[in-house]
Amino acid sequence: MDNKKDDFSEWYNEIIDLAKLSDKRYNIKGMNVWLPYGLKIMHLIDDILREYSEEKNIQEVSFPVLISREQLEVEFEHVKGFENEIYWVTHGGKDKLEIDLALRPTSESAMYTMFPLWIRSHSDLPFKIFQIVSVYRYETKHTRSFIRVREIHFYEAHTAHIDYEDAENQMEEYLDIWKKVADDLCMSYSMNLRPEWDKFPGAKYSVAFDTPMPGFRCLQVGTIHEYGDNFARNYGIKYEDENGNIKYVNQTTFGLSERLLAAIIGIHGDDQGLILPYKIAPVQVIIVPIAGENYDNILNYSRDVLSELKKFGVRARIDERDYTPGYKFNDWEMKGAPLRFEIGNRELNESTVTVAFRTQRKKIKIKKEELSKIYDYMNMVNDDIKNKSSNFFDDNLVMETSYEDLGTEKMVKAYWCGSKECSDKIENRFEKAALGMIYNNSDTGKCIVCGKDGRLSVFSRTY
RNA sequence: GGGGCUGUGGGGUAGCUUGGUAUCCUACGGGCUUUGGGAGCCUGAGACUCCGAUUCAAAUUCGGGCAGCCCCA
Repeated sequence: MDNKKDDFSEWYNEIIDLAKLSDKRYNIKGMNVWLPYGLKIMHLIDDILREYSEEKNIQEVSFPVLISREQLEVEFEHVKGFENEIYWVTHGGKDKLEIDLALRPTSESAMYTMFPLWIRSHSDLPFKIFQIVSVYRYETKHTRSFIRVREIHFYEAHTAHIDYEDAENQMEEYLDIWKKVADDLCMSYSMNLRPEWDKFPGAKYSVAFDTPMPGFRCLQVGTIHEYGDNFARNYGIKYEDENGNIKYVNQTTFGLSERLLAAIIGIHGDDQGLILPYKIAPVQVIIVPIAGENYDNILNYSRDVLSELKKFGVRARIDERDYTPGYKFNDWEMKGAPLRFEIGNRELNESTVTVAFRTQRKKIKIKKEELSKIYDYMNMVNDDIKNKSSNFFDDNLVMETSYEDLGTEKMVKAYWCGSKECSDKIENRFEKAALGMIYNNSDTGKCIVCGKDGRLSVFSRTY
């Protein structure tokens, strides 16, 4: 396998292939096949999103993939943000359709034609739903597995509220959810208030979760948007308040995608392959039996250990394939299994198992009774992953105070006045885009370009 | 948005300049032997991106499509 640090792009493509996450040989640009192992990881991520969404009373729905042209092209800035990347369905069989149908690039216009039917009075609010579906964008740029695709595995939450203040509360609730998701995935990130020219089309403001990747580019892994009543006014989403007045709702959205998987691959992986936080590891403990004279006994003992683990709800499996132990060790390290149990004659005779940690070189031997501590071991691996990714984040997102130092290949934090002029200068000179001012950070300083009052901001190349 | 490079068994490649016989590694099927960090031997199957042009003859030359990769905006 390629060395990760030397050529991240090569390494990234290769690990996706070797770990059997996705097959990119499908013959349509930007549309790849999800393979069982990769899909399982993604579904485990989805499960986390479902759990935390439903905890906050955001309920799962599923909308049609098609949106009529008139629905989509409600005249305001939202549609202009997408007009160049819509796939259009123009025929049914051999007949030309009277009204063209779009494959959703996102679901605002699909959902918000239904919202007025569902939302009538203040007692219907807040209204909170999400869906996990495919959305479609005709990307003309270079596509990359999980990072830029034309069929996107998309989580989108949509909410409606009685007023702007309640919508703002929802934005805070999204941050609670995101914080827990990022913790489960052992990710570090920066929350950035996107500049006016880079916010979601139709939004009042957008906050993005950006994370530095190897290769000195930031990856936007998620976004939350405050719509105010912008969409409500265009889609006629109104309710009757307690005093009998008709008012527009205020709305928010929260979007995530398989870019979460891309980030996990990129940030946590090493030269041996993937490293998965245990909550999203399809196999949390791989048991490798070491064949010897009493192989049947070794297998039986392995099965005892397996059923013990299953009692604790652990996703474990015995690798009984006809390969040598060394091959299996390397194979499961490549697939990112957090823990490996080695069981041979020695362990059989002592009623122990040898535990190898994906994040450490050492192995330890534990007694079978100690299997009850399995989550401690998995959390040890998670802690290692968190430490490593946190260090990576700090090392690669660095504070700069002088203009020339923006030339570093790393991603930088610097004070910025917020003007397009200053960000254009930085982008033209150093190829770094303004990702925005750091959200919920009130530090002030002089703009690194013009010297006017500024706020702490992030600049980086992007994917 | 602009420019460059590349498409050969499942994956990675040699062959292309100078047109004629497609190389090796790996993975895969079968068999034997093995198994505490990517085992060995025997054997089998498997490929020139697509369309068009030139030619007696195209993996090789030319044009286009599709796909992939890289750089710049």
